[in-house]
Amino acid sequence: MQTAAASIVQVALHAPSHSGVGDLLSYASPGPLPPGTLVRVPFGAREVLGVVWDADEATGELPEGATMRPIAGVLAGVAPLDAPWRRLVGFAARYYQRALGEVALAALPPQLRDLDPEQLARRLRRPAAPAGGTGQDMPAVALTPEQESARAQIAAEKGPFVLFGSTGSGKTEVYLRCVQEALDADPAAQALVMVPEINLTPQLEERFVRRFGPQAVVSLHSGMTNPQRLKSWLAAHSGTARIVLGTRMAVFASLPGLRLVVVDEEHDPSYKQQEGARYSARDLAIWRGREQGAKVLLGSATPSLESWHASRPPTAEDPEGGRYLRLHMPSRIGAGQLPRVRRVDMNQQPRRAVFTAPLLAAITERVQRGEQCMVLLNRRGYAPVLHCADCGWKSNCPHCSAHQVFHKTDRTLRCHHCGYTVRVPRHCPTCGSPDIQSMGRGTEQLEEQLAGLLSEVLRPDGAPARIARIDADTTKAKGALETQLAQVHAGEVDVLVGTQMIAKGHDFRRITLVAAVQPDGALFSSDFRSAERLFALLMQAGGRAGRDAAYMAAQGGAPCEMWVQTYHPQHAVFEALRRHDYPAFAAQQLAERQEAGMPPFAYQALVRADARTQEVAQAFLTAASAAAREQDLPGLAHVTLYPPVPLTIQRVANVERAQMLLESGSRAALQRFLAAWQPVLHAARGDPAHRGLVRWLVDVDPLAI
DNA sequence: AGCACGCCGACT
DNA sequence: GTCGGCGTGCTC
Repeated sequence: MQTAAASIVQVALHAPSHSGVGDLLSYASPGPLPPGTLVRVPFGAREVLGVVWDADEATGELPEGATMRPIAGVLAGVAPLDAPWRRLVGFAARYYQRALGEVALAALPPQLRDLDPEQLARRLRRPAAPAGGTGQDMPAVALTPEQESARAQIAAEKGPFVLFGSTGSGKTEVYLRCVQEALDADPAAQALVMVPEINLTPQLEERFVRRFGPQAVVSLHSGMTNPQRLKSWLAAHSGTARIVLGTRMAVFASLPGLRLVVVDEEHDPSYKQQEGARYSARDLAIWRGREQGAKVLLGSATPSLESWHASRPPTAEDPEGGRYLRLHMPSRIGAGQLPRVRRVDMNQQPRRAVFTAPLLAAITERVQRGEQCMVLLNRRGYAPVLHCADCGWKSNCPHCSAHQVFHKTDRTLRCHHCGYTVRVPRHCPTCGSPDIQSMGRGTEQLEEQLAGLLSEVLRPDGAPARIARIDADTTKAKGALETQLAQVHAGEVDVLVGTQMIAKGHDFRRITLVAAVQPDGALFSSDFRSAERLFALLMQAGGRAGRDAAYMAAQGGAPCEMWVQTYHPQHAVFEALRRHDYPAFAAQQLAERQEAGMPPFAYQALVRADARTQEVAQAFLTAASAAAREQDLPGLAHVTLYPPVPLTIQRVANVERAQMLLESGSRAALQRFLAAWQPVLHAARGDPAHRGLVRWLVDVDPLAI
């Protein structure tokens, strides 16, 4: 028997904005339900998870013909999501131009969607770990004067803070101390600490657990199983967990007691989600902190130019300064010196040299002394392309406008964009010539060449030099990265070859030489942020060297080195790198950006269209911008719409891709325009002229254009 | 997004 | 004759 509906509730559920369904749907409920309540509701033929939303945001009446159905049930035992969480989700959906329900449901642990109320109740009945219990409470180490000064300012000021600390300056200890103080101040307080990559969570977790005990700390990242994620999420939501460690997704964790957010390596591009709602976890952290009254601490040795600019100190011409407070920690702890930077001018070297003679000599010497070296090349595989010496055939991917990469280890040609894989041909597929050659080099080839070049080189113990490679290919298997890292730590490896994966965060104590063999590619790429990224990567990589001052001293104090092989040794990036002078580099880059009217002095959005043909993709974008001009949409006067262009990799998996850049000096104007434009884009999609359009998407504050 | 309904090729 | 391909269309 149906009871008469006593209440109507507005529910957010997972339906993307282009599905024609409004942001909130109305359901009948036997009684009123507070906003934030998790409910199961019938939706078409199925039953889905939804979140009761604030009624004042209701989109209005039901469209005629639609009948209101009753909710199927309430997820009892899970407290309603609080208002700050709902505001965060609402803001993210609006700002990044996505449906509210899509963002809300993506922010919840997946298992919450799959479990029915009984299963969930059973899960909740499992006794939760006792609250608080700061476990073994490792005594906090004494702070250096720099760390102490940072700590004191964070305690005294409102923030947000940019903790500008060189690699090895002890930023993590400052994080630990700030978390400690936040938690001590209030028994319900919680802290969120984010890192860019899953790989970096275990070592961070270990440190936090040692300090705060295992009950206080949970992790939240996509590498966890669904049950683990649910458990961590519930612990954070209920307040049992005082500290949440995680990757960008953790910014959406329900943290009712949030008092502090730490974003470590805040410049890292991984904080920007690259699919679905393309949010920046760093930017959302700032927003969330302000809304929820939590302090926000952004840490980096090479802050993003956005954060650097936002934290500029007041000057005579600029008495306001930035909105953030910048804190400096320039010294490396333990007096470990920053590496000396050696540039090898490739113009003076024999052509085609991969390892130039001076670099090879330096590596040899280090290995003979029992030290470790790290060689960086941002390209997986053996060679980026094969080609036929007779007819000019190249290993193009049949589905993408990209080359298939030669992987020698398993004798395959693999497209890194669509995954299409074939066996390496013995003869040219076009002319039959056996004379197939590889062009360029990847990490596999470096590993092989080094093995040859160092075959006569012996370690102090008389054993031959050992070379290892770490990249996405060698670490695919679960636990493979940990195993490989352990081998490096144990000193079983003398030279480590790898992609940028090895440059990030890992503490290799005995590495005394880091080499970037071919970094020039990033210098002249069309992306205006490439110099910034290269600088950050090289600084970070250089920071791997010589972290263990005691060990270094025992070795007789040979200075650590960072080697760069380049055809442009005078380039500003390398000049600044040589002096370890991030502020100078940032000042020069910011001057260029301001001159050119680029971020952080302007705000951008990209609209991308994917279609069967490039013409359709571009026509869709052209039509949408024409419609925007015709209708003179709000904000348009302050927004520049650039013409559509093909993406750098124009075709992927047989889909043609085009994009259009939008730029404005006013973030608000850009936002207003995008919001008004959304329905126009929807409408343009239905136009028969755009048959063949696969999808379109908006990327607000894109990282690469 | 799911999931239904709906109309055309190679198999028990 | 059916199983199944994925093209449109709907979901309070």
